[in-house]
Formats: sequence, C-alpha cells, structure tokens
Amino acid sequence: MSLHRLLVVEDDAEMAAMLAAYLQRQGFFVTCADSRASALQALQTGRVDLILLDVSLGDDDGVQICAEIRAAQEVPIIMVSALSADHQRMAGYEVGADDYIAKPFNPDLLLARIRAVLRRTRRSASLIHRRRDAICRFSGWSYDARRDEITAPGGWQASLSARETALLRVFLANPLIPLSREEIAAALDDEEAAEGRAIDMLVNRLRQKTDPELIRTERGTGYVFTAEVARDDG
Amino acid sequence: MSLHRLLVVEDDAEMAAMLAAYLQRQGFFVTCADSRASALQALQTGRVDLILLDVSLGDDDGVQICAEIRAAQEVPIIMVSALSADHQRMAGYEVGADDYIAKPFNPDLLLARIRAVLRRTRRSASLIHRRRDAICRFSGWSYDARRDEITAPGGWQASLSARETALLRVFLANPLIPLSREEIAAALDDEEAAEGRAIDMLVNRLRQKTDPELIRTERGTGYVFTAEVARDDG
DNA sequence: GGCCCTGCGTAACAGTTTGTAACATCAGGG
DNA sequence: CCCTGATGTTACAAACTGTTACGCAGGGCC
Repeated sequence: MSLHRLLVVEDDAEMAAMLAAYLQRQGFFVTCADSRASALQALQTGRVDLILLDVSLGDDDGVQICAEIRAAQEVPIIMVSALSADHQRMAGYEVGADDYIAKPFNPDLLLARIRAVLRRTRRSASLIHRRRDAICRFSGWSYDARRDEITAPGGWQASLSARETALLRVFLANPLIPLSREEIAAALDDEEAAEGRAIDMLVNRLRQKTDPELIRTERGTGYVFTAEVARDDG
Repeated sequence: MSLHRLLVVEDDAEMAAMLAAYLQRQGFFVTCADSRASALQALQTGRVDLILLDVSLGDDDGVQICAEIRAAQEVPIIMVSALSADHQRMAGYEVGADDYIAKPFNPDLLLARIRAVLRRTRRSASLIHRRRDAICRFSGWSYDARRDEITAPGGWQASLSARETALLRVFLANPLIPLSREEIAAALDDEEAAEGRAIDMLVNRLRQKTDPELIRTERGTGYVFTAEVARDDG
C-alpha cells in the first residue's frame, strides 16, 4: 500500500489540526489549506491523491471550488459539511464530488470513505492526468509535452499546430473514452467549436499527421482515442 | 442521456415495488430480484449498470452477495440497510460497495447517489469492458475488442460498423441464448430499435459480414448466436 | 396438397452523419 | 502589402442506418 497524499481544505484551524493529526496517525501524508487560494496552490505544487473539502469556507464556497477543481483535474473529492441538509448533499453530488460526509462524523467512517474512494479511483489512476507527465507513449508513437514534439514509430517527427496539439492532449488525457464534439470543444476551452464542423476538421488533420486508426469515430456520438497511453514522469 | 439499468435486490416485496416504481418514474429501467439466486440470474441474463443491494435478505447475506458479485463483475453496487450502525457501513465498504445508504432514506438522496455512482463509473466503464474480453474466438472467427477488428477463419479482416460491432458484442456476451428483439434493443441501449425492423436489418448485415450460420433465427422469438465463445483475457 | 396468415430475408430507398477536398479568413512576418 | 501557415466554412461524396415493400418460408387448418 503506497502512501496517499490528502489535502484537507478547512478554514477552522482547530478542526483542520485534529483531522490532520488523526489522518497522519492513520498513515496518510496530509497537507492543509484554509482557503480557495491556498488549496489551488497546494494542488499545483504537489501531488494530491484525494481532497477533503469543507463546504463552508468563510468567504469561499466549497461547492464552487469543487466544480473548479473538477474542471481542471481528476482528483477525487470528498465534501465535508456541518449542515446535513439534503439539498447540500445534492449540490455536492451535482458538482462532481465523489462522496459526502456530514459533520460531526465518526472518524472510522471518514476513514472508510476515504479508503473506498481511493480504492475506486486507484483502478483508473494510470489514466489520471498528471501535471508532471512529460512524455506519453501510445502504440508506437510518443509525445513529448515539454518540447511539444510528436514522434512516429519510425522516428519521423511530425509537427502539430497549436490546436492539433491541444486536441491530442485532450485525447491523451481520455484514452479509450468516447468524447462528444461538445466535450472536446469544452476541453479545448472553445464551446463554439462544437457548432460547425471545426472539430471534425481538427480530428481529420490530427489523423492525417498521426495514424488514422488512432482516433476512431463513434457515429452519432463523437470520437475515441483508441490507444492506451503510458506516461513517463519527467 | 442513455437509459440506465438498475437491479434492485430486496426481499421486502412492498419496498421493492415502491423503489421500482419510483426509479422507473425517474427514467431508469428497473429489474427486481428478491434473493441471491434471482439476483445472480438477472446479472447473467441482461445488462445491469448498477445494483441496489439490500443488506438483509432473509436467508442470504447482502454483504456476502456483494463480495461475490464484485469478484465476478465490475458492476457498481450501492448497499441499502435498515441498520445504520457504522460497522455495517464499514462492512459494506470493505467488501467493495461503491456507496451505502441507510433506510429510511430520502428518495432524492438515493437518486443523487445513484447518479453520482453512475457518473463515476461511466468514464472507466468502456475501458474495463475492453479489458475484460480482449479477444473472443468463436467457430474460427476472432474478435479483438481493443482494435475493434474481426478476423475471418481465412485471415480476412472484416470491418464492422459501430452498430454491427455493438450487436456482435451483445451476441458474444450471450452465446447460445435466444435473444428477443426487445432484449437486443435494450442491450444496445436503444429501446426504439425494437419497434420497426431495425434489429432485423442489423442482424442481416452482421450475418452478411460474418457467417450466415452464426446467427440462427428463432421464429416468433428472436435470434441466437450459435457458437460457443472462448475468451482470451488480454 | 392447397390455402392463408404471420414472420422473416432482402433489396431498394431515404435521412442523417461523417470524410475530405477546396475555398475563405485571419494573423503575423517579412 | 503580399506571402504563409493555421484554422474555420462550405460543398459534395461516401458511409451508416432505419423504413418500406415485396416475396418467400413455416406452420396451422381444411
């Protein structure tokens, strides 16, 4: 069992200290943050396997932070709230939290939930997009994120345009998963692109520069990157 | 938004009926089982996206069933219990349940949890499926789920359309079992397809691309995949 | 067998979706 | 100002898939 890193986002200092102490005793590596800003910084700085996110964070709204993090990363999140009103729980789920727990909670229950979420996500852990990933390999090809270079099986170097690169990254982050044009556009930060056939053309051009087989069409649905992706961390 | 199939495993008939009615109104396709045996049968017969599993099932033990199912399949499971004692919750988690909810529960909360679990599992679902049966062999043919390629006895490669592939997968998952058009349509996640003769045409086209003998017609009933299927987990 | 009815195979067709070439637009650099 | 490359738009061909129509096959009934 590897060491898991938890990020506790909690503005009540005493609560945070208690939690951190308890979780450290249980064998986790715990980082604390007391605001949206410090939470985001912690996420940028180091690896985090799971976030315990307090719903009420003074000025900042936990639900919103949850959505924000989810939009950018795949880190699992457990929401913690002092209010057990159901609509709050709902809000947490809608926004993409992996689980929810109400204060005051039984420490053992918290532990069980953390482990359950970690176990659930571990399976797909290799697919989780990591900031650090420098080189991705997929079916003979490799992509170096640092140099922004793609290398064909034969050693050829193809040069991708900015948008093609962005698209490739989206696919690399979601291998084997069907992506709709809307999802791709959203991932490219360009919702409009889903309107016309810009995505089609993008995919088409990426196909031509790589391997046409790499991206399969799911008629009426979207596209799938058909290769498994292996990552070399820097 | 695709239709999700739920399997409700609950021995209290009244409770089961209520749940089924409620969940059907919410747009789920609900199957019920009242014992370990019927639950396992339901899992064998048709596709199930998520199981609501009662912890106390008369003679059968829900926790044990949960473990049993988990050992064999990747179906997500939500445990339901009348006792909210924490150690029960723990038992559920240890055994591999994806979530836990205590009776009596707020229907909306149940719904939120179902959706949360489905959303969580959706992404990795296709991947897991591909993993599980990477290559199937049947009467000289072989189908590689990863590459989505079908190979004829002679070594020829036939290319199937997306829908034909989906149909083939349904048959591969149910060899030697007569399937009605409704069942096929349901398995294809497209209930409407059972209305007209779309399924007929699908079967027809799959027959033409493979071996006409592979799929036998059961007049007035449906179709049977006539070959045994061997799997190489990849 | 002859008849009829129903269900099925299949060809032809139509609507929709996607591939792709050609063109339009736009920004940046000389 | 033009050239160049990147990117979106358009137009048309090709592929996919459901619908319709027609004919055949199976089975009950006389």
